[in-house]
Amino acid sequence: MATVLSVDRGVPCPAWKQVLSKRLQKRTPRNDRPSATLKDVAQRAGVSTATVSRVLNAQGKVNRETGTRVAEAVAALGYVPHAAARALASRRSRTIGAVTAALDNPIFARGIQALEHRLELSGYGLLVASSNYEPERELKQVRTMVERGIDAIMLQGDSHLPEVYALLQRKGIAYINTWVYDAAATHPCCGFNNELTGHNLADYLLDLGHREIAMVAGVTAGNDRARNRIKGVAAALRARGLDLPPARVVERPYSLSDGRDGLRELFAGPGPRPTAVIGGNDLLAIGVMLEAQQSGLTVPGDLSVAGFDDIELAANIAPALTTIHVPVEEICTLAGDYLVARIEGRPARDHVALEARLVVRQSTARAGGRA
Amino acid sequence: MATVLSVDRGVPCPAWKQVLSKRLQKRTPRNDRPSATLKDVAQRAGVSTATVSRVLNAQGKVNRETGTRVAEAVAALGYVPHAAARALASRRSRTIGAVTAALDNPIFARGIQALEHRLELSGYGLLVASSNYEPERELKQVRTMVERGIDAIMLQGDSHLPEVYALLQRKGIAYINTWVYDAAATHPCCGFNNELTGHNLADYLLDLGHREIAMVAGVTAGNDRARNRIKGVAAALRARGLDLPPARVVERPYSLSDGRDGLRELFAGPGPRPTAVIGGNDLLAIGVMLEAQQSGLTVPGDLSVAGFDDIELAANIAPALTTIHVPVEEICTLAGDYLVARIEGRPARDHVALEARLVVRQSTARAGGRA
DNA sequence: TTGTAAGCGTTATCAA
DNA sequence: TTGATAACGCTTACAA
Repeated sequence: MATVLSVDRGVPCPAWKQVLSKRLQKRTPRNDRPSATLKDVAQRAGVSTATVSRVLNAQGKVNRETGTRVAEAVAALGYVPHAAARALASRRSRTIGAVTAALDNPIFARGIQALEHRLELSGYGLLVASSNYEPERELKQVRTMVERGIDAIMLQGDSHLPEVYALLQRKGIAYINTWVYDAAATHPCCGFNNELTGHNLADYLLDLGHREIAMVAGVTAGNDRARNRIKGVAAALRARGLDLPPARVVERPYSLSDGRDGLRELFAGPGPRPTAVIGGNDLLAIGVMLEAQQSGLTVPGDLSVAGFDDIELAANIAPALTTIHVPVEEICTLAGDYLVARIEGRPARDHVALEARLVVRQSTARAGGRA
Repeated sequence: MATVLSVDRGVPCPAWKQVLSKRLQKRTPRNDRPSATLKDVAQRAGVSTATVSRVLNAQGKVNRETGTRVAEAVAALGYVPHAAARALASRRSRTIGAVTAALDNPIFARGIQALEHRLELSGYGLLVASSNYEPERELKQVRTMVERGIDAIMLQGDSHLPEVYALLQRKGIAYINTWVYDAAATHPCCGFNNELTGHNLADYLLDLGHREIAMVAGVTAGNDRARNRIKGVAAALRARGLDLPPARVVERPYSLSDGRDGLRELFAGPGPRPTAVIGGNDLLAIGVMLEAQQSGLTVPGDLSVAGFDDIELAANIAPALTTIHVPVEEICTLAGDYLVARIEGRPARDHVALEARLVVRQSTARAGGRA
């Protein structure tokens, strides 16, 4: 085993420990050498543990010279604070949770990464879990995180099981819903209005003259964002006297092959073929585009395609995808700001609106025209 | 503030707490109602805390009836164990760390997700951080995680700062290097042989008659996988009497636009244009492909392109990308198995080899032929 | 500015 | 099968 190590202690074993042979014997099996504790540091620096703690937590109120001595002892012993002990005593774990629907969607991964960077700055760790859009699973994960003592948590969307909100509130744990914005929401949120965004995208296609518009949407069960995007698109059509019949909306999980599959199903449906298809996110939209192209259609000549998110691929694929640019990094960084502020007792705005604007590229064109 | 809550306790305040007014006053500011503790549960069930602990940890050795009474008390109080206290007493946090180079590369995100699922099964939480391929940053993150009391950690690659290994070993924390396999490695690992894989991919192109082979590789600084893939490609060329001159290897971070950019630089280089380009991963390869296509070349007619990883896009884009299929989910799940086994004192193989095989698709063709 | 000591909520040893 | 009770390593009044 590569982790077997020598038991060189570097410092003499404190006398008070030498008599406690029993205690030493029951030490954790794989951890031969007990790590230095605050007490060891205090002893070596010739001060009390309280003083060491003060130095370590930069509470001021310490003599510069004392501080130096403590710092030296810390370095000499290779002292590493014990987070669990610290959490127990301070009732604060310096850990924040994030439950995301999926990690393998690059847009979410970028968000988590942004959050992690934000938290790193303030010295917080990030505990993650992915719920796969299953509310029950999300609840279980939130529960586990609460048990783990997270100080705050970032959630996606706002349709969580009531138990999630109840638990968080009962425990006094700060939380924030991301990817959604609703000025009237009862819960803190940071994001944009998905319905409005869907509306805008549909309006743009309508303005291009499209009348046969269809969607390969995300699976709406347990996913308010997917639901609201559809709602917005439907509203835009309705405002122009058009309809978005069920056969024009197929739901699929979020992946390229689901997008391809979705287009096939749309094309197999009744009535005239759609001239424009909106993907519930960029992955679906690009899947739609690839399927169309590979079955001999041109985009946007024969079919206009648009998505949501603006992942890197959207701008790079040919034709470049018209989509809604979602500022994930901002959303998650601001969510981090909010949570840290709440934990540290500072005031924070609990409804933050960001803009998700339309980015017109080459995958959409006037209806009827071939490009 | 949405988190203000009622202070209904559900159970009468135990007598021993009523005198401790001071203590109650200094409770955490945002957490009005102190959560039920083991002691509360014990009191309510009319047993000792030790017994409750035994029931909760399913250690057997408890009367069925006692167990039921405890379970009832737990439910009635909505008791949630306090992880920090548990960790302090048991010297085990039930949390595992993972530091990944980047989360926004879907292949890594899939790995983290697989690891998380594996750990969820065994009741472990996952703490993540992304190092952006910076060794110093990785060290800092490992340190932070160690302070947070992780029981084990998953790393990527095997070229870590010596301090990383030293710290982990000193603390007796189990770790494993993933994405790499070397039977002779001094550290536990789970993955495949990156050099061999590069060699195989180059061999395949050579067999197709390509002689002008170039690479848009990952940035090799702090990235042993990138280095070894290049090494393998160079070795394969050398074995056929060919050379891989510096001008034929450009290094780029891992993204689509870096791939595009890399191809431009290769084409600007001296000597004959390459007829085949290997991307350091699929993102780079697809970037190369998109750039080639958008500048009027056909793939694979004018240029063969191949990558590493086999992300979902590789199979779906046109032409579908020839690549090395990397079994990330398996790698990370097995890494999880290993870490959990080590933590729980069970034996585990600490060098696990997986196969990363070539998947031939449509982006590669014989040299000289137009498809 | 520093020290003393009482917790924090568990686990685990030992005795009953 | 259970109960007392001593850790676990740190923070934080309060006192000096």
